[in-house]
Amino acid sequence: MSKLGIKDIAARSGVSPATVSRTLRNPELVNKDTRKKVMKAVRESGYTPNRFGSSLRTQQSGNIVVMMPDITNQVNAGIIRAIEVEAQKTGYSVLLGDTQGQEARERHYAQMVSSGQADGILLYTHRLPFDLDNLTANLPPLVNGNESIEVEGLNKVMVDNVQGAKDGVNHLVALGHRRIAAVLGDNNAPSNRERLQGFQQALQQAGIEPDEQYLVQGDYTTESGMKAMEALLKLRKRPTAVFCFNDDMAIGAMSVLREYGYAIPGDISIMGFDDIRYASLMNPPLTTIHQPLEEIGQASMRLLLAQLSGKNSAPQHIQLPLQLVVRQSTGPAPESD
Amino acid sequence: MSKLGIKDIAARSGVSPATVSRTLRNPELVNKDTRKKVMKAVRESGYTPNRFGSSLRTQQSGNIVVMMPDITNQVNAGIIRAIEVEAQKTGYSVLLGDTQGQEARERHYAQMVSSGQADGILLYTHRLPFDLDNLTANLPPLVNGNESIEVEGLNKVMVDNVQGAKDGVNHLVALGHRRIAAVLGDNNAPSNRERLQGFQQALQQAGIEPDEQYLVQGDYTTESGMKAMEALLKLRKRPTAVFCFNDDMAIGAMSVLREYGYAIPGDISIMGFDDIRYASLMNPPLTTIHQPLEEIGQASMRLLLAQLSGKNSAPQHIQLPLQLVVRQSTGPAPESD
DNA sequence: CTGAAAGCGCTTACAG
DNA sequence: CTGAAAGCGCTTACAG
Repeated sequence: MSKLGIKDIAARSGVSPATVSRTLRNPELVNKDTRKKVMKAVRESGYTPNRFGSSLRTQQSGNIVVMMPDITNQVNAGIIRAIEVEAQKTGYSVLLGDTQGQEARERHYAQMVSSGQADGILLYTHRLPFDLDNLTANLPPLVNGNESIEVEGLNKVMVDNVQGAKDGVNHLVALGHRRIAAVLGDNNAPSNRERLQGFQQALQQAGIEPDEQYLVQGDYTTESGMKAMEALLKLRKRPTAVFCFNDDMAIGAMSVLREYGYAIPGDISIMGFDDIRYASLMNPPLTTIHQPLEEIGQASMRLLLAQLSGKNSAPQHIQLPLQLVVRQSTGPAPESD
Repeated sequence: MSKLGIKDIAARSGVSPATVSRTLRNPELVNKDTRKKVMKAVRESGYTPNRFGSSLRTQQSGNIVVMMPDITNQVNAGIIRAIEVEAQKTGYSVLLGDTQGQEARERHYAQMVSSGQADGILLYTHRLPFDLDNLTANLPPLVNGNESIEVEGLNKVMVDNVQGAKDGVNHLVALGHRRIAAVLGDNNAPSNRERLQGFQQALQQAGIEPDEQYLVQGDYTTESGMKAMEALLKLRKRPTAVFCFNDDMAIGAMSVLREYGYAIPGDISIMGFDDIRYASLMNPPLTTIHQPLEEIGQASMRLLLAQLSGKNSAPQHIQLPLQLVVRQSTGPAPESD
């Protein structure tokens, strides 16, 4: 049998193609008996409307594209899974845009909207994938998530990184730590700057003098966490606590401490950020800041859906709370020195 | 400006739409000068061909759909990332089909091919998402990866689970272990059955009597690994080594051992399967069987591409090797008993 | 409530 | 090498 078309269903049920189309898309416009006849033919034949035809006509693809720097990252994976659930509920499909931090890839995926392959973009990278020219005027339907881009008029779903970092520091301070180091994430990431800001504010509020040597640059990878920890161990006055700006770096740092025979938290407390799935399974379980991945994905998708359905309200900015999760990788500051 | 179409470019460059189309798709059919004129107009105007038009005409979407039970799983995430890289090279885009093990979702994503939304399927679930009727006759372009489905004529990309499990057991036997337990994965997963098969074969070859109490059912989740480990600890004759059929369960098992104060590998050796990104960062680093995720993704996509380009050869079955990675979670069997 | 007709934006077989 | 024309499969404004 050749591919079934709307005309075949029309013939089978003795109505016009127009009526078949209406039955499928706007059943309330069709007489109940007619509807039944058509639905019967559809069911019996196993007809599925061809997407190309309807897309060409309606100029809607029913797809959205999710742009993320790395899908194998647990945070991103958790978010995209929530997006997919929400998308499916409303009949949308999700195109995967793993950008690997490459601008060419970002542009490639952004193109999908102009070519009609996607109706909107969920953007979790830290820059817009368009030429900046007269862009702000006619942005495609887009929601910026996690990494806040400094452009007017963007819909955003963010997380309170400043407060999250403060909560982390306050926890360490309450445990008696004064020599608190930070392992920073990717320098280009707004999330990193926000976490640093919260970190510094909390230290100041605790009356702790900022100390440059306790700020080590990382890039959110486990490897960078390992390197940073090694650098910190070489310091004459070692920190008693290390706040890594994500869990991957914290896990890297912990593996270095284990290798050198330091006790966690006996000698050094370690704190992460994200609460990835493996954080609670570390040895010791990692104290960290929990990210509401499901809520981020869900809120992003809903905001995009609102735009796609033409609600042209002012850009929204949703900010979700983070939560400190205390486990065993942090403890009282050692009394020694 | 309204949306740019092929007619606009035709007008701008003084040729027919047909020639614009040829220039973009089959430039070798077009005179060099004409080509230049057209490309200039395309460049200056920023024209991107509308996908709906070409798709309707060619009956190709340029998308493929990847069906996986859980995208947040490190193994799946690694595979889909490799798929995406390979797809992009050839101009294909990847639709995400996170099935969550639900048959309704599997069918939904399978539908994409009949509706034209996708040209082919990469299937990493353990069953076909179609009615079995007269199906085998006209299967859509499809590659079955990782979880081998028992249906004639499927293209497959698999991993040698039997040999992988054997290598694992042999390593433990070489360390002097005789009481070797297994924590099994999802009962429905062919991968689990294959690993069990290799496990049992290797025990037999080592002359070790099979012991039912050392076979504990899990389901590939960390939680199931924890439960299984607790059950094993209650045994009168505890095993000296536990082979978990994936890393997640091994990580769960390790966290239970830590909680109860057992030394790894001093008291009990733990072995995983997969070599996820965090395996080497565990405390102690996990001995496991490495999966070539990139190769799996790449081979799958290439096989699908071959089908899509009409090479109608006999179904191929690619089997990739696994590799034992010895780290510190396994050691000599304790001499005590 | 239903049908006939136009048209969405391309591509390609055909003719020249 | 190029153009005119048909047509891919739908949807919807219009008319009845």
